Amino acid sequence: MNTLRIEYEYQKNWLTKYTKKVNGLVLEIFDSVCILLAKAEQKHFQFTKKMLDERGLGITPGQMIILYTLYKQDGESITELGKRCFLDNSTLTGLIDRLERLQLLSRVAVPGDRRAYSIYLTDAGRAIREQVTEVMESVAQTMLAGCSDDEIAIFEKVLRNIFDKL
Amino acid sequence: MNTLRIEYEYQKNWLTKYTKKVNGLVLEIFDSVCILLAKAEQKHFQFTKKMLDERGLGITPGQMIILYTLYKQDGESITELGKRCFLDNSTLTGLIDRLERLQLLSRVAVPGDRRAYSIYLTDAGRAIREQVTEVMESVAQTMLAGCSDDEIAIFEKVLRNIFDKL
DNA sequence: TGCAAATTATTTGTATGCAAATAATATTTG
DNA sequence: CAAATATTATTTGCATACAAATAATTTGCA
Repeated sequence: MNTLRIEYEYQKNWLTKYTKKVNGLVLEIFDSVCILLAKAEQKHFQFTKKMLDERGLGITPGQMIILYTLYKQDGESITELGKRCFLDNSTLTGLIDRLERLQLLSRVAVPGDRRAYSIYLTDAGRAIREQVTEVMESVAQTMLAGCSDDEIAIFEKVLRNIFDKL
Repeated sequence: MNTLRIEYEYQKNWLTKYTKKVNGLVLEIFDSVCILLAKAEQKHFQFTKKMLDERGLGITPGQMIILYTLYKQDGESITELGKRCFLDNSTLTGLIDRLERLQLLSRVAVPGDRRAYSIYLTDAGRAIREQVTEVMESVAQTMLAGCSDDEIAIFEKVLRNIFDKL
């Protein structure tokens, strides 16, 4: 008896609705929506890193988000920037260090407050805007290929709900 | 003219369907579904960490996933475990170190292959199974509160699609 | 059999992320 | 005005993650 039997069992509880079973045993961890969310984002992060690399942009996914936030509005303090991209100051220090080293942004002293800096995009930072957004567009298209507009709308709604509820 | 005007504009492109505008400017970065996914997971991770902490389980979200994977099946090699929880060996080394230090699992030498270890849950590791799954259930319920069964089913389907496509 | 290639796990280096502690500067309050 | 408090950014420590390099061992092939 060395058969491989694969079933999908309907779940009534908090587990994802259809659970994969191999020879009667659930081995796959995606029966938890928590793990499914974490692993989808893990793949998404790695894929974005690869795309940025292939495009030769020389930036990482985290740096991309900072740039995207600055494209909406730059010249704010590190704390204000952190509020818009939902990152702690201690995380931003390193990210801004690396982006400054790449000469994509610069810390500018704030007149009247010697503790603070304003973060401004440089010309080089502004110059890669189209390429950065193109990568994000491309990643979104790839990962959502095969999903209908309605499904995508619901997906976004649930993500937004998760962000707001937690 | 110092009014605060907030609108939501319908988008036809790759951006999320409804985009928040403040005085005509899009400042919010959630008009990108990529960022929305990343930030929802970021919140999810932090919330899970907090829950595990409050429950006094003494483990982290990453360790929780390893335990969940082992509850499905233990006694496998590190490489095999990594395939089921989608983690690199180099990531697992540290996670397993910490879980072994907590005496929740143990590395057992494999007879016939002196390179490999089998990873087994300890009694203590098995003892917290209910509490670990309860935390995951609780996180899922909190983050999906207010979503219908249909919406959740679609959400899971899209996450699965993302994982498979990337 | 003996050497090349593959496998297994670890180490090192880099990039997120947060918490807590720190240092410098501003603000508030008595 | 001076001391207490708050704010701003950084540093340090810890926890994920992967890539690339390493070490030990096993497998495959000639």
